[in-house]
Amino acid sequence: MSTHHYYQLQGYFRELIELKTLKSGSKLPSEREIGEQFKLTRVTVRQALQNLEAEGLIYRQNRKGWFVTPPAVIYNPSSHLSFNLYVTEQGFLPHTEKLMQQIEPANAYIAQLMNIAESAPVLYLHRRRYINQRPVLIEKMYINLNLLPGIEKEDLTQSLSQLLKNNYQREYRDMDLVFKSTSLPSSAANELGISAGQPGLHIERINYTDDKQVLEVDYEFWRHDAVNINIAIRD
Amino acid sequence: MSTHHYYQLQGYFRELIELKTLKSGSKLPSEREIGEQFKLTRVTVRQALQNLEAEGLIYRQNRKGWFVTPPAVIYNPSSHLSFNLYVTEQGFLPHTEKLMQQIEPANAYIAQLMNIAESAPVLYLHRRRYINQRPVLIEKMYINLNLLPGIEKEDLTQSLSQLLKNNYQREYRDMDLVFKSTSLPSSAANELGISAGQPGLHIERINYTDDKQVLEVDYEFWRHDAVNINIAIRD
DNA sequence: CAGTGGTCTAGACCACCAG
DNA sequence: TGGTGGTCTAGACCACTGC
Repeated sequence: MSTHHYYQLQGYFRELIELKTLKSGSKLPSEREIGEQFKLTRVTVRQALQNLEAEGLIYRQNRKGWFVTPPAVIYNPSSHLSFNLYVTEQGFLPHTEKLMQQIEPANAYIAQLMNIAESAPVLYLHRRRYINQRPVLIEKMYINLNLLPGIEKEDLTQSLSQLLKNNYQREYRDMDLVFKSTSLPSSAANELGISAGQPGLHIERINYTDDKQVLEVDYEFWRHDAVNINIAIRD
Repeated sequence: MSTHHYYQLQGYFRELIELKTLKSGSKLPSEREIGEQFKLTRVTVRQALQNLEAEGLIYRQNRKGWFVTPPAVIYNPSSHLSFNLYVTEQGFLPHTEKLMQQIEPANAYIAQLMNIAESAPVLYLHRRRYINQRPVLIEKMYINLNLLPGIEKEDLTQSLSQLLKNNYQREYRDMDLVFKSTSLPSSAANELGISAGQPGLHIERINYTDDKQVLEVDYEFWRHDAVNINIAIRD
C-alpha cells in the first residue's frame, strides 16, 4: 500500500506543504509537469492530487490549476457572531455577493416552521460568501417577513444579524442545526467552482427569536476545506 | 456538462436508488458489467461510482463490490445519549469492538486539559463501532484515571456513559466539540475498510464533569455517509 | 479457481484561461 | 494561441474474495 506511486506523490507534496516550501495559496506545477518529473501518467498524478484535495491540503480552480489550501476559518454557531465578524476576527477578509433575492410563496416545510399560511410570502435570499477572495460558501435562506417587514428593501449583502439588531431590535438566539458531510448539490458546486463529486459540508440552520418564533431558515453549502465547526455544549 | 457519460451514469443509479429498485445494502453490478452495458471504460464507470460515493449514495467494500448505502444515523451530542442508545432508538443494531486498551503516560495536551502531570497515567481506549454489522466509526479516547479509578478493569466494549453512571455516579455534562470534514487518517480508514482519499467526518470531543473537570478526550472518525449531526443551541 | 476492485500505462480530444 | 485541467479510450497486471 505505502509503495503505490500515487501514495508516494501525496507524501511528497504533503511534506512540501507542511514545511511551507509550498506556501498557502501558491500554485502547484501542472499535472503534465509533475507526471514528467516522476515518470507517471496523468491518471496517477490526478489520483494523488484528488486525495490531497479530499484531505483539504490543496484545491483546484477550474482549468487554472491546483493551489495550496489556505487555513480554515473556525465557525462557532453558538457564539452568535456574524460571518463578517468571525472571519475578520480570525485575520481573514470576508466578502458577500448577492446572487438572487425575491419574495416568493412559502413551501409547506417553511410555512409550517414559520407558522404562516402555505403560500404566504417569504423572502428568499441567495448569496455567495468569500474569504480572502476565495468563494467558500453558498447560502440560501428563507426569511420571515411577518417578523421583519420591509427587510427586502435593505442592502442584503450586509450582515443580517447587524441588520436585525439595528433596524428591528432583534437578535439571533436559539438555533437548530443539522450538519451533513456530503458532496454539494451541483448548482452550489458550480457557484463555488468546485468540480462535481468533491466533498462538501452542508449545514441547515433554523434561527429562532427570543420568543421562539422562526426568524429564518438557512441552508449553507461550504467548501469542506474552508471551515471547522466548534461548538460548546453547556446545559 | 450534463451530457458527460459519467454524469448520465450517476443519474441512472441515483434514480434506481431513489426508487428503491436498488435497495439499501444491495450490491451493484461489477464495474466491468456496467461498462459493458453502457459501452464505457472502467475509468469512466469508476468516476461515476466515486461521485456517488461522495454523495453518500453508495459505498464500497474492499475488492468485494459497490453497495447501496443504508440510512444514516442521527447523532445529537447535546442529548447525552450513548451510541448504543441512540442507534437502537433509531431502529439500528449497534455493536462495539475493542481494538486496544492500555494505560499510558499523558501527552502534554491531554495532561494540560486534565490538569494532571505530564506523564501521569491515563487510559487509552481504541474501539471500532458498527451499525447493522457495518463498521462506521473509529474511536480513540483518553480517560482520566484520577476521576475514574479502576475503570480499566471493566468491560470496555459497553457504553461508557452507562458505566460512569452505574459505577461512578458520574454523568456526561458539558462538552466542547470540533467537527472537520476531511479524509480520514489512513489508519482509521483502513480499520473502517475505506479506501484512501474518501471523505470522512472527524470529531474531537472533550467531556467535562459537572464540576468542570475533564473526564475524557475523544477522537471520533466517522464514515461520512453513516451519520448526520443534529444540535440544538439554547442559551 | 474465476471474478472483483485497485493501480497504472500511453495515448486522445475537448473546453476554457491567460497572454 | 499555447497551456491548463476535464473527460475518455483500450488496454494491462496485481491483491484479494468467495466458492
